[in-house]
Amino acid sequence: MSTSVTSRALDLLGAFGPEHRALTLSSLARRAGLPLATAHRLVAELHRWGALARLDTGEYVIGRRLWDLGLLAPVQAGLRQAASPFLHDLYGATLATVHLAVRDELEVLYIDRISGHASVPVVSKVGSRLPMHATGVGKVLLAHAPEPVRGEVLQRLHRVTPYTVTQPARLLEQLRRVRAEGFATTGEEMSPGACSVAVPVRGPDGEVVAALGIVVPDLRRERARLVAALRVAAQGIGRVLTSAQWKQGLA
Amino acid sequence: MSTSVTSRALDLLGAFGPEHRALTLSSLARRAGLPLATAHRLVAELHRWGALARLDTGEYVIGRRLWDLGLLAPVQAGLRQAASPFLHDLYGATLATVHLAVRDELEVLYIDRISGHASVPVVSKVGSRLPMHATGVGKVLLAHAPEPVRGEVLQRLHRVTPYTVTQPARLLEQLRRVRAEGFATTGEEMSPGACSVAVPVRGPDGEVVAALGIVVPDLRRERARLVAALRVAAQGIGRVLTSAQWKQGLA
DNA sequence: GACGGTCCTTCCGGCCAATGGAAGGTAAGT
DNA sequence: ACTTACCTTCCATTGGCCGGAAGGACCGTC
Repeated sequence: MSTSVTSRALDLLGAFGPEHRALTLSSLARRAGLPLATAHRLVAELHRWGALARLDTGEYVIGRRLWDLGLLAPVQAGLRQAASPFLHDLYGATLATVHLAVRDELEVLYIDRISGHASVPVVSKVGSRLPMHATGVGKVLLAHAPEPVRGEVLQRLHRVTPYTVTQPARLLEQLRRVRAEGFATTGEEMSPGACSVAVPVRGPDGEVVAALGIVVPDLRRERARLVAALRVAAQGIGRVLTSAQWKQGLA
Repeated sequence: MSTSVTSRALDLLGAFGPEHRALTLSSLARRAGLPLATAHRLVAELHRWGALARLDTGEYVIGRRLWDLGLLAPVQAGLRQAASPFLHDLYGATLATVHLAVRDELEVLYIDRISGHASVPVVSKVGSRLPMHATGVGKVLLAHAPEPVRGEVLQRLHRVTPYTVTQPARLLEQLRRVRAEGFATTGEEMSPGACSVAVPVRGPDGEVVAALGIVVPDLRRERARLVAALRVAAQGIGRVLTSAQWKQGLA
Protein backbone atom coordinates (compact mmCIF):
# COMPACT_ATOMS: atom_id res chain seq x y z
CA MET A 1 0.00 0.00 0.00
CA SER A 2 1.95 2.92 1.37
CA THR A 3 0.08 5.51 -0.63
CA SER A 4 1.21 8.98 0.25
CA VAL A 5 -1.09 11.55 1.79
CA THR A 6 -0.91 13.74 -1.25
CA SER A 7 -1.95 11.05 -3.66
CA ARG A 8 -4.81 10.16 -1.36
CA ALA A 9 -6.03 13.71 -1.40
CA LEU A 10 -5.74 13.75 -5.18
CA ASP A 11 -7.63 10.49 -5.40
CA LEU A 12 -10.46 12.12 -3.51
CA LEU A 13 -10.57 14.83 -6.15
CA GLY A 14 -10.37 12.19 -8.84
CA ALA A 15 -13.53 10.63 -7.49
CA PHE A 16 -15.43 13.48 -9.11
CA GLY A 17 -16.39 13.18 -12.74
CA PRO A 18 -19.03 14.17 -15.27
CA GLU A 19 -21.34 11.57 -13.78
CA HIS A 20 -20.46 12.43 -10.21
CA ARG A 21 -20.47 16.15 -9.70
CA ALA A 22 -21.83 16.01 -6.17
CA LEU A 23 -20.76 13.34 -3.71
CA THR A 24 -21.41 12.66 -0.05
CA LEU A 25 -18.48 12.13 2.25
CA SER A 26 -19.03 8.41 2.45
CA SER A 27 -19.34 7.90 -1.30
CA LEU A 28 -16.18 9.94 -1.73
CA ALA A 29 -14.42 7.65 0.71
CA ARG A 30 -15.77 4.58 -1.06
CA ARG A 31 -14.82 5.78 -4.52
CA ALA A 32 -11.34 6.76 -3.40
CA GLY A 33 -10.88 3.55 -1.46
CA LEU A 34 -10.16 5.29 1.82
CA PRO A 35 -11.35 4.66 5.37
CA LEU A 36 -14.11 7.03 6.30
CA ALA A 37 -12.19 8.76 9.07
CA THR A 38 -9.24 9.40 6.79
CA ALA A 39 -11.41 10.74 4.03
CA HIS A 40 -13.17 12.95 6.51
CA ARG A 41 -9.95 14.59 7.60
CA LEU A 42 -8.64 15.10 4.09
CA VAL A 43 -11.92 16.36 2.71
CA ALA A 44 -12.12 18.86 5.55
CA GLU A 45 -8.73 20.15 4.55
CA LEU A 46 -9.63 20.39 0.89
CA HIS A 47 -12.79 22.19 1.87
CA ARG A 48 -10.95 24.64 4.08
CA TRP A 49 -8.68 25.56 1.21
CA GLY A 50 -11.52 25.97 -1.24
CA ALA A 51 -10.81 22.99 -3.46
CA LEU A 52 -14.17 21.58 -2.47
CA ALA A 53 -17.39 23.33 -1.63
CA ARG A 54 -20.30 21.98 0.29
CA LEU A 55 -23.86 22.20 -0.94
CA ASP A 56 -26.66 22.84 1.50
CA THR A 57 -27.56 19.17 1.08
CA GLY A 58 -24.24 18.24 2.70
CA GLU A 59 -22.79 16.93 -0.54
CA TYR A 60 -19.40 18.05 -1.72
CA VAL A 61 -18.68 19.55 -5.14
CA ILE A 62 -15.61 20.96 -6.82
CA GLY A 63 -14.97 24.40 -5.37
CA ARG A 64 -14.41 27.76 -6.95
CA ARG A 65 -10.73 27.74 -6.28
CA LEU A 66 -10.24 24.72 -8.50
CA TRP A 67 -12.37 26.36 -11.13
CA ASP A 68 -9.99 29.31 -11.10
CA LEU A 69 -7.00 27.02 -11.35
CA GLY A 70 -8.51 24.99 -14.14
CA LEU A 71 -8.97 28.07 -16.26
CA LEU A 72 -5.23 28.70 -16.01
CA ALA A 73 -4.41 25.38 -17.64
CA PRO A 74 -2.90 25.88 -21.07
CA VAL A 75 -5.10 23.19 -22.58
CA GLN A 76 -4.96 24.23 -26.19
CA ALA A 77 -5.15 27.82 -25.00
CA GLY A 78 -3.67 29.14 -28.23
CA LEU A 79 -6.09 27.16 -30.32
CA ARG A 80 -9.13 28.14 -28.27
CA GLN A 81 -8.21 31.79 -28.40
CA ALA A 82 -7.53 31.77 -32.11
CA ALA A 83 -10.71 29.89 -32.87
CA SER A 84 -13.16 31.70 -30.67
CA PRO A 85 -14.19 34.48 -33.06
CA PHE A 86 -14.60 32.05 -35.92
CA LEU A 87 -16.82 29.82 -33.84
CA HIS A 88 -19.08 32.76 -33.21
CA ASP A 89 -19.16 33.63 -36.89
CA LEU A 90 -20.07 30.09 -37.68
CA TYR A 91 -22.82 30.07 -35.12
CA GLY A 92 -24.14 33.32 -36.48
CA ALA A 93 -24.24 31.88 -39.98
CA THR A 94 -25.84 28.55 -39.11
CA LEU A 95 -27.51 28.92 -35.70
CA ALA A 96 -26.47 25.34 -35.05
CA THR A 97 -24.40 23.93 -32.22
CA VAL A 98 -20.73 24.49 -33.04
CA HIS A 99 -17.88 22.32 -31.76
CA LEU A 100 -14.13 22.62 -31.64
CA ALA A 101 -12.36 19.41 -30.72
CA VAL A 102 -8.96 17.76 -30.66
CA ARG A 103 -7.90 14.16 -30.36
CA ASP A 104 -6.98 12.95 -26.88
CA GLU A 105 -5.52 9.48 -27.13
CA LEU A 106 -8.35 7.36 -28.51
CA GLU A 107 -11.15 9.82 -27.88
CA VAL A 108 -12.39 13.22 -28.94
CA LEU A 109 -11.84 16.03 -26.44
CA TYR A 110 -14.20 18.96 -26.81
CA ILE A 111 -12.28 22.19 -26.43
CA ASP A 112 -15.02 24.71 -27.02
CA ARG A 113 -18.66 24.77 -27.86
CA ILE A 114 -21.43 27.16 -28.73
CA SER A 115 -25.06 26.24 -28.58
CA GLY A 116 -28.00 28.49 -29.05
CA HIS A 117 -31.68 28.51 -28.26
CA ALA A 118 -32.98 26.27 -30.95
CA SER A 119 -30.03 23.95 -31.29
CA VAL A 120 -30.43 20.22 -31.21
CA PRO A 121 -29.75 18.90 -27.70
CA VAL A 122 -26.42 17.08 -27.72
CA VAL A 123 -24.33 15.15 -25.24
CA SER A 124 -21.07 16.98 -25.70
CA LYS A 125 -19.82 19.54 -23.21
CA VAL A 126 -16.58 21.44 -23.03
CA GLY A 127 -14.12 19.06 -21.39
CA SER A 128 -16.04 15.93 -22.21
CA ARG A 129 -14.59 13.03 -24.14
CA LEU A 130 -16.56 11.03 -26.66
CA PRO A 131 -15.77 8.11 -28.93
CA MET A 132 -14.23 9.03 -32.26
CA HIS A 133 -16.15 6.68 -34.48
CA ALA A 134 -19.56 8.14 -33.68
CA THR A 135 -19.02 11.87 -34.02
CA GLY A 136 -18.33 14.15 -36.94
CA VAL A 137 -15.28 15.80 -35.42
CA GLY A 138 -14.14 12.36 -34.28
CA LYS A 139 -14.18 10.94 -37.80
CA VAL A 140 -12.19 13.89 -39.09
CA LEU A 141 -9.57 13.49 -36.39
CA LEU A 142 -9.50 9.73 -36.84
CA ALA A 143 -9.08 10.04 -40.58
CA HIS A 144 -5.93 12.07 -40.04
CA ALA A 145 -4.63 10.25 -36.96
CA PRO A 146 -1.44 8.17 -37.05
CA GLU A 147 -1.96 4.60 -38.17
CA PRO A 148 -1.52 2.91 -34.75
CA VAL A 149 -4.29 5.05 -33.27
CA ARG A 150 -6.62 4.24 -36.11
CA GLY A 151 -5.90 0.56 -35.65
CA GLU A 152 -6.66 0.69 -31.95
CA VAL A 153 -9.91 2.55 -32.45
CA LEU A 154 -11.11 0.27 -35.23
CA GLN A 155 -10.88 -2.66 -32.87
CA ARG A 156 -13.34 -1.15 -30.43
CA LEU A 157 -16.28 0.17 -32.37
CA HIS A 158 -18.95 -0.11 -29.74
CA ARG A 159 -22.54 0.63 -30.64
CA VAL A 160 -24.04 3.83 -29.24
CA THR A 161 -27.25 4.15 -31.25
CA PRO A 162 -28.80 1.86 -33.87
CA TYR A 163 -27.04 3.94 -36.53
CA THR A 164 -23.55 3.80 -35.10
CA VAL A 165 -21.02 2.41 -37.57
CA THR A 166 -19.55 -0.69 -35.98
CA GLN A 167 -18.04 -2.50 -38.97
CA PRO A 168 -14.33 -1.66 -39.29
CA ALA A 169 -14.36 -2.03 -43.06
CA ARG A 170 -17.25 0.36 -43.44
CA LEU A 171 -15.68 2.95 -41.18
CA LEU A 172 -12.38 2.64 -43.04
CA GLU A 173 -14.16 3.39 -46.29
CA GLN A 174 -15.79 6.43 -44.68
CA LEU A 175 -12.44 7.67 -43.44
CA ARG A 176 -11.00 7.34 -46.92
CA ARG A 177 -13.76 9.56 -48.22
CA VAL A 178 -13.22 12.02 -45.40
CA ARG A 179 -9.63 12.43 -46.51
CA ALA A 180 -10.65 12.68 -50.15
CA GLU A 181 -13.57 15.07 -49.79
CA GLY A 182 -12.33 17.07 -46.82
CA PHE A 183 -15.32 16.68 -44.54
CA ALA A 184 -17.09 14.06 -42.44
CA THR A 185 -20.73 13.53 -41.61
CA THR A 186 -22.75 11.52 -39.14
CA GLY A 187 -26.43 10.71 -38.99
CA GLU A 188 -27.81 9.93 -35.55
CA GLU A 189 -24.76 7.80 -34.80
CA MET A 190 -24.15 9.34 -31.39
CA SER A 191 -27.53 10.60 -30.26
CA PRO A 192 -30.96 10.30 -31.85
CA GLY A 193 -32.11 13.24 -33.90
CA ALA A 194 -28.64 14.72 -34.27
CA CYS A 195 -26.64 14.82 -37.48
CA SER A 196 -23.29 16.49 -37.87
CA VAL A 197 -20.77 17.79 -40.35
CA ALA A 198 -17.12 18.44 -39.56
CA VAL A 199 -13.97 19.62 -41.29
CA PRO A 200 -10.29 19.55 -40.31
CA VAL A 201 -8.47 22.61 -39.00
CA ARG A 202 -4.95 22.71 -40.35
CA GLY A 203 -2.02 24.32 -38.59
CA PRO A 204 0.75 26.38 -40.13
CA ASP A 205 2.52 23.28 -41.40
CA GLY A 206 -0.59 21.83 -43.02
CA GLU A 207 -1.10 19.10 -40.44
CA VAL A 208 -4.50 18.57 -38.86
CA VAL A 209 -4.51 20.08 -35.39
CA ALA A 210 -8.21 20.12 -34.58
CA ALA A 211 -11.65 19.56 -36.01
CA LEU A 212 -14.51 21.96 -36.39
CA GLY A 213 -18.03 20.63 -36.52
CA ILE A 214 -21.67 21.55 -36.28
CA VAL A 215 -24.70 19.58 -35.21
CA VAL A 216 -28.05 19.94 -36.95
CA PRO A 217 -31.35 18.08 -36.85
CA ASP A 218 -31.27 17.25 -40.55
CA LEU A 219 -28.43 17.19 -42.99
CA ARG A 220 -29.88 16.46 -46.39
CA ARG A 221 -31.14 19.90 -47.25
CA GLU A 222 -28.12 22.11 -46.94
CA ARG A 223 -25.04 20.04 -46.58
CA ALA A 224 -23.24 22.02 -49.25
CA ARG A 225 -23.83 25.34 -47.55
CA LEU A 226 -22.75 24.01 -44.16
CA VAL A 227 -19.57 22.49 -45.51
CA ALA A 228 -18.75 25.77 -47.20
CA ALA A 229 -19.28 27.76 -44.01
CA LEU A 230 -17.20 25.28 -42.02
CA ARG A 231 -14.36 25.48 -44.52
CA VAL A 232 -14.26 29.26 -44.38
CA ALA A 233 -14.08 29.19 -40.59
CA ALA A 234 -11.50 26.41 -40.47
CA GLN A 235 -9.26 28.24 -42.92
CA GLY A 236 -9.58 31.39 -40.87
CA ILE A 237 -8.51 29.58 -37.74
CA GLY A 238 -5.60 28.00 -39.53
CA ARG A 239 -4.45 31.39 -40.74
CA VAL A 240 -4.44 32.85 -37.24
CA LEU A 241 -2.58 29.89 -35.81
CA THR A 242 0.96 31.14 -35.99
CA SER A 243 3.38 28.67 -34.56
CA ALA A 244 4.05 31.16 -31.75
CA GLN A 245 0.53 30.93 -30.41
CA TRP A 246 0.29 27.29 -31.07
CA LYS A 247 3.27 26.09 -29.10
CA GLN A 248 1.31 26.59 -25.87
CA GLY A 249 -0.96 23.62 -26.30
CA LEU A 250 0.48 20.55 -24.66
CA ALA A 251 -0.07 16.87 -25.09
CA MET B 1 3.84 26.17 11.79
CA SER B 2 2.76 22.54 11.62
CA THR B 3 1.27 22.86 8.17
CA SER B 4 -0.06 19.55 6.94
CA VAL B 5 1.22 17.89 3.83
CA THR B 6 -2.05 18.37 2.07
CA SER B 7 -2.18 22.08 2.66
CA ARG B 8 1.38 22.36 1.46
CA ALA B 9 0.49 20.63 -1.77
CA LEU B 10 -2.48 22.94 -2.14
CA ASP B 11 -0.30 25.95 -1.47
CA LEU B 12 1.88 24.87 -4.35
CA LEU B 13 -1.17 24.91 -6.59
CA GLY B 14 -2.16 28.26 -5.14
CA ALA B 15 1.14 29.67 -6.28
CA PHE B 16 -0.29 29.73 -9.78
CA GLY B 17 -2.35 32.69 -10.84
CA PRO B 18 -3.29 34.81 -13.83
CA GLU B 19 0.13 36.45 -13.68
CA HIS B 20 1.96 33.22 -13.04
CA ARG B 21 0.76 30.54 -15.38
CA ALA B 22 4.13 28.87 -15.77
CA LEU B 23 6.55 28.51 -12.88
CA THR B 24 9.89 26.82 -12.38
CA LEU B 25 10.31 24.43 -9.51
CA SER B 26 12.32 26.90 -7.49
CA SER B 27 9.92 29.80 -7.95
CA LEU B 28 7.10 27.46 -6.98
CA ALA B 29 8.97 26.61 -3.80
CA ARG B 30 9.64 30.27 -3.10
CA ARG B 31 6.08 31.38 -3.70
CA ALA B 32 4.69 28.58 -1.56
CA GLY B 33 7.25 29.16 1.16
CA LEU B 34 8.60 25.63 1.07
CA PRO B 35 12.11 24.23 1.11
CA LEU B 36 13.23 23.26 -2.33
CA ALA B 37 13.58 19.58 -1.55
CA THR B 38 10.09 19.42 -0.11
CA ALA B 39 8.60 21.27 -3.03
CA HIS B 40 10.41 18.95 -5.37
CA ARG B 41 8.88 15.89 -3.81
CA LEU B 42 5.37 17.29 -3.73
CA VAL B 43 5.51 18.74 -7.22
CA ALA B 44 6.67 15.39 -8.54
CA GLU B 45 3.63 13.81 -6.99
CA LEU B 46 1.27 16.41 -8.39
CA HIS B 47 2.89 15.94 -11.77
CA ARG B 48 2.53 12.19 -11.65
CA TRP B 49 -1.16 12.53 -10.98
CA GLY B 50 -1.69 15.06 -13.76
CA ALA B 51 -2.47 18.07 -11.63
CA LEU B 52 0.59 19.75 -13.07
CA ALA B 53 2.14 19.43 -16.48
CA ARG B 54 5.63 20.24 -17.51
CA LEU B 55 6.46 22.39 -20.50
CA ASP B 56 9.46 21.55 -22.62
CA THR B 57 11.16 24.52 -20.99
CA GLY B 58 11.03 22.69 -17.67
CA GLU B 59 8.44 25.03 -16.22
CA TYR B 60 5.33 23.66 -14.59
CA VAL B 61 1.79 24.65 -15.53
CA ILE B 62 -1.64 23.58 -14.39
CA GLY B 63 -2.35 20.18 -15.92
CA ARG B 64 -5.22 18.86 -17.93
CA ARG B 65 -6.63 16.88 -15.06
CA LEU B 66 -7.25 20.03 -13.07
CA TRP B 67 -8.81 21.61 -16.13
CA ASP B 68 -11.25 18.73 -16.26
CA LEU B 69 -12.01 19.07 -12.59
CA GLY B 70 -12.45 22.80 -12.78
CA LEU B 71 -15.08 22.44 -15.47
CA LEU B 72 -17.10 20.30 -13.07
CA ALA B 73 -17.35 23.10 -10.53
CA PRO B 74 -20.89 24.38 -10.25
CA VAL B 75 -19.74 28.00 -10.36
CA GLN B 76 -22.93 29.64 -11.48
CA ALA B 77 -23.45 26.70 -13.79
CA GLY B 78 -27.17 27.35 -14.04
CA LEU B 79 -26.63 30.98 -14.86
CA ARG B 80 -23.94 30.29 -17.44
CA GLN B 81 -26.04 27.72 -19.18
CA ALA B 82 -29.14 29.86 -19.22
CA ALA B 83 -27.25 32.89 -20.45
CA SER B 84 -25.11 31.33 -23.14
CA PRO B 85 -27.51 31.57 -26.07
CA PHE B 86 -28.41 35.14 -25.22
CA LEU B 87 -24.78 36.13 -25.09
CA HIS B 88 -24.35 34.83 -28.61
CA ASP B 89 -27.41 36.68 -29.79
CA LEU B 90 -26.04 39.83 -28.27
CA TYR B 91 -22.70 39.33 -29.90
CA GLY B 92 -24.38 38.73 -33.21
CA ALA B 93 -26.35 41.95 -32.88
CA THR B 94 -23.48 44.17 -31.76
CA LEU B 95 -20.21 42.44 -32.73
CA ALA B 96 -18.78 43.83 -29.50
CA THR B 97 -17.16 41.98 -26.61
CA VAL B 98 -19.91 40.63 -24.38
CA HIS B 99 -19.53 39.96 -20.67
CA LEU B 100 -21.53 38.10 -18.06
CA ALA B 101 -20.43 38.78 -14.50
CA VAL B 102 -21.47 38.35 -10.89
CA ARG B 103 -20.32 39.99 -7.70
CA ASP B 104 -17.70 38.10 -5.72
CA GLU B 105 -17.19 39.83 -2.39
CA LEU B 106 -15.85 43.27 -3.32
CA GLU B 107 -14.96 42.49 -6.91
CA VAL B 108 -16.52 41.54 -10.21
CA LEU B 109 -16.12 37.92 -11.25
CA TYR B 110 -16.37 37.30 -14.98
CA ILE B 111 -18.45 34.21 -15.62
CA ASP B 112 -18.50 34.17 -19.38
CA ARG B 113 -17.25 36.21 -22.26
CA ILE B 114 -17.46 36.45 -26.00
CA SER B 115 -15.08 38.47 -28.08
CA GLY B 116 -14.81 38.57 -31.80
CA HIS B 117 -12.34 39.62 -34.47
CA ALA B 118 -12.73 43.34 -34.34
CA SER B 119 -13.53 43.77 -30.68
CA VAL B 120 -11.70 46.24 -28.51
CA PRO B 121 -8.91 44.49 -26.62
CA VAL B 122 -9.89 44.25 -22.96
CA VAL B 123 -8.35 42.97 -19.77
CA SER B 124 -11.16 40.74 -18.61
CA LYS B 125 -11.02 36.98 -18.99
CA VAL B 126 -13.35 34.29 -17.79
CA GLY B 127 -12.43 33.67 -14.16
CA SER B 128 -10.73 37.01 -13.67
CA ARG B 129 -11.71 39.48 -10.98
CA LEU B 130 -11.73 43.22 -11.53
CA PRO B 131 -12.62 46.22 -9.37
CA MET B 132 -16.29 47.13 -9.35
CA HIS B 133 -15.94 50.88 -9.58
CA ALA B 134 -14.18 50.88 -12.93
CA THR B 135 -16.27 48.51 -15.01
CA GLY B 136 -19.76 48.68 -16.43
CA VAL B 137 -20.90 45.36 -15.02
CA GLY B 138 -19.22 46.31 -11.77
CA LYS B 139 -21.22 49.51 -11.41
CA VAL B 140 -24.46 47.64 -12.05
CA LEU B 141 -23.64 45.02 -9.43
CA LEU B 142 -22.45 47.65 -6.99
CA ALA B 143 -25.59 49.71 -7.45
CA HIS B 144 -27.66 46.74 -6.36
CA ALA B 145 -25.29 45.35 -3.74
CA PRO B 146 -26.15 45.36 -0.03
CA GLU B 147 -25.23 48.57 1.75
CA PRO B 148 -22.19 47.22 3.69
CA VAL B 149 -20.55 46.09 0.48
CA ARG B 150 -21.12 49.45 -1.16
CA GLY B 151 -19.62 51.17 1.84
CA GLU B 152 -16.52 49.00 1.76
CA VAL B 153 -15.96 49.52 -1.93
CA LEU B 154 -16.46 53.29 -1.78
CA GLN B 155 -13.60 53.52 0.69
CA ARG B 156 -11.15 51.99 -1.74
CA LEU B 157 -11.61 53.68 -5.09
CA HIS B 158 -8.14 53.28 -6.49
CA ARG B 159 -7.26 54.91 -9.77
CA VAL B 160 -6.75 52.62 -12.76
CA THR B 161 -6.70 55.08 -15.66
CA PRO B 162 -6.90 58.87 -15.70
CA TYR B 163 -10.65 58.55 -16.17
CA THR B 164 -11.36 56.24 -13.26
CA VAL B 165 -13.93 57.65 -10.86
CA THR B 166 -12.22 57.95 -7.49
CA GLN B 167 -14.48 60.40 -5.64
CA PRO B 168 -17.00 58.50 -3.49
CA ALA B 169 -19.65 61.19 -3.86
CA ARG B 170 -19.43 61.15 -7.62
CA LEU B 171 -19.65 57.36 -7.80
CA LEU B 172 -22.61 57.36 -5.43
CA GLU B 173 -24.41 59.76 -7.74
CA GLN B 174 -23.63 57.49 -10.69
CA LEU B 175 -24.96 54.46 -8.82
CA ARG B 176 -28.16 56.35 -8.07
CA ARG B 177 -28.62 56.98 -11.77
CA VAL B 178 -27.83 53.34 -12.56
CA ARG B 179 -30.71 52.29 -10.33
CA ALA B 180 -32.99 54.92 -11.79
CA GLU B 181 -32.19 54.42 -15.47
CA GLY B 182 -31.46 50.71 -15.40
CA PHE B 183 -28.04 50.74 -17.02
CA ALA B 184 -24.46 51.77 -16.30
CA THR B 185 -21.73 53.12 -18.53
CA THR B 186 -17.99 53.64 -18.32
CA GLY B 187 -15.63 55.62 -20.51
CA GLU B 188 -12.02 54.45 -20.51
CA GLU B 189 -12.16 54.02 -16.73
CA MET B 190 -10.59 50.57 -16.77
CA SER B 191 -8.51 50.50 -19.92
CA PRO B 192 -7.79 53.17 -22.52
CA GLY B 193 -9.94 53.12 -25.60
CA ALA B 194 -12.63 50.96 -24.06
CA CYS B 195 -16.11 52.14 -23.12
CA SER B 196 -18.84 49.91 -21.78
CA VAL B 197 -22.55 49.62 -21.15
CA ALA B 198 -24.12 47.16 -18.76
CA VAL B 199 -27.54 46.19 -17.43
CA PRO B 200 -28.70 44.05 -14.53
CA VAL B 201 -29.94 40.48 -14.97
CA ARG B 202 -32.83 39.82 -12.62
CA GLY B 203 -33.72 36.41 -11.23
CA PRO B 204 -37.18 34.95 -10.75
CA ASP B 205 -37.75 37.00 -7.60
CA GLY B 206 -36.72 40.27 -9.20
CA GLU B 207 -33.40 40.52 -7.42
CA VAL B 208 -30.23 41.27 -9.35
CA VAL B 209 -28.26 38.07 -9.82
CA ALA B 210 -25.76 39.10 -12.47
CA ALA B 211 -24.80 41.82 -14.88
CA LEU B 212 -24.60 41.76 -18.63
CA GLY B 213 -22.31 44.18 -20.40
CA ILE B 214 -20.61 44.99 -23.65
CA VAL B 215 -17.41 46.82 -24.45
CA VAL B 216 -17.11 49.14 -27.44
CA PRO B 217 -14.55 51.66 -28.66
CA ASP B 218 -17.00 54.55 -28.61
CA LEU B 219 -20.28 54.98 -26.83
CA ARG B 220 -21.76 58.25 -27.94
CA ARG B 221 -23.18 57.17 -31.24
CA GLU B 222 -25.42 54.29 -30.41
CA ARG B 223 -25.89 54.06 -26.72
CA ALA B 224 -29.65 53.77 -27.08
CA ARG B 225 -29.46 50.84 -29.45
CA LEU B 226 -26.94 49.01 -27.27
CA VAL B 227 -28.98 49.49 -24.11
CA ALA B 228 -32.04 48.17 -25.90
CA ALA B 229 -30.20 45.08 -27.11
CA LEU B 230 -28.77 44.46 -23.65
CA ARG B 231 -32.20 44.76 -22.05
CA VAL B 232 -33.72 42.23 -24.41
CA ALA B 233 -30.96 39.75 -23.66
CA ALA B 234 -31.06 40.34 -19.91
CA GLN B 235 -34.79 39.82 -19.81
CA GLY B 236 -34.44 36.65 -21.80
CA ILE B 237 -31.90 35.29 -19.36
CA GLY B 238 -34.09 36.23 -16.42
CA ARG B 239 -37.01 34.40 -17.94
CA VAL B 240 -35.02 31.20 -18.38
CA LEU B 241 -33.67 31.34 -14.85
CA THR B 242 -36.13 29.16 -13.06
CA SER B 243 -35.28 28.76 -9.44
CA ALA B 244 -34.59 25.11 -10.13
CA GLN B 245 -31.69 25.86 -12.43
CA TRP B 246 -30.51 28.70 -10.30
CA LYS B 247 -30.09 26.92 -7.00
CA GLN B 248 -26.90 25.32 -8.27
CA GLY B 249 -24.76 28.45 -8.14
CA LEU B 250 -23.03 28.73 -4.81
CA ALA B 251 -21.53 31.60 -2.85
C1' DG C 1 38.86 26.48 -18.53
C1' DA C 2 37.98 27.92 -14.26
C1' DC C 3 34.43 30.30 -11.86
C1' DG C 4 29.99 31.98 -9.99
C1' DG C 5 25.44 31.71 -10.63
C1' DT C 6 20.90 29.29 -10.92
C1' DC C 7 18.61 25.55 -11.52
C1' DC C 8 17.21 20.43 -10.67
C1' DT C 9 17.69 15.90 -8.36
C1' DT C 10 18.74 12.37 -4.81
C1' DC C 11 19.71 10.62 -0.21
C1' DC C 12 18.66 9.24 4.57
C1' DG C 13 17.89 9.13 9.89
C1' DG C 14 15.12 11.58 13.26
C1' DC C 15 10.86 12.83 14.41
C1' DC C 16 6.25 14.18 14.18
C1' DA C 17 2.06 14.23 11.75
C1' DA C 18 -1.06 11.00 9.46
C1' DT C 19 -3.55 6.92 10.48
C1' DG C 20 -8.00 4.43 11.18
C1' DG C 21 -10.54 1.57 14.58
C1' DA C 22 -13.80 2.65 17.77
C1' DA C 23 -17.32 5.22 20.00
C1' DG C 24 -20.90 8.65 19.96
C1' DG C 25 -24.31 11.64 17.61
C1' DT C 26 -27.79 12.77 14.05
C1' DA C 27 -31.30 11.78 10.89
C1' DA C 28 -34.41 9.17 8.15
C1' DG C 29 -36.82 5.12 6.95
C1' DT C 30 -39.58 0.67 8.60
C1' DA D 1 -38.31 1.26 19.13
C1' DC D 2 -35.28 -0.88 15.89
C1' DT D 3 -32.40 -0.61 11.77
C1' DT D 4 -29.58 1.45 8.55
C1' DA D 5 -26.70 5.00 6.84
C1' DC D 6 -24.61 9.02 7.52
C1' DC D 7 -21.25 12.38 9.83
C1' DT D 8 -17.93 13.73 13.48
C1' DT D 9 -14.41 13.34 17.15
C1' DC D 10 -10.84 11.07 19.80
C1' DC D 11 -6.11 9.29 20.53
C1' DA D 12 -2.16 5.85 20.88
C1' DT D 13 0.68 3.91 17.51
C1' DT D 14 3.89 4.03 13.69
C1' DG D 15 5.43 4.65 9.21
C1' DG D 16 5.94 8.40 5.97
C1' DC D 17 7.36 13.10 5.70
C1' DC D 18 10.96 16.35 6.39
C1' DG D 19 14.77 19.15 4.70
C1' DG D 20 19.81 20.01 5.19
C1' DA D 21 23.40 18.60 2.55
C1' DA D 22 25.77 16.90 -1.37
C1' DG D 23 26.09 16.25 -6.21
C1' DG D 24 25.10 17.29 -11.02
C1' DA D 25 23.55 19.91 -15.20
C1' DC D 26 23.56 24.10 -17.55
C1' DC D 27 24.16 28.50 -18.49
C1' DG D 28 26.77 32.80 -19.06
C1' DT D 29 31.27 35.79 -17.64
C1' DC D 30 36.02 36.79 -16.79
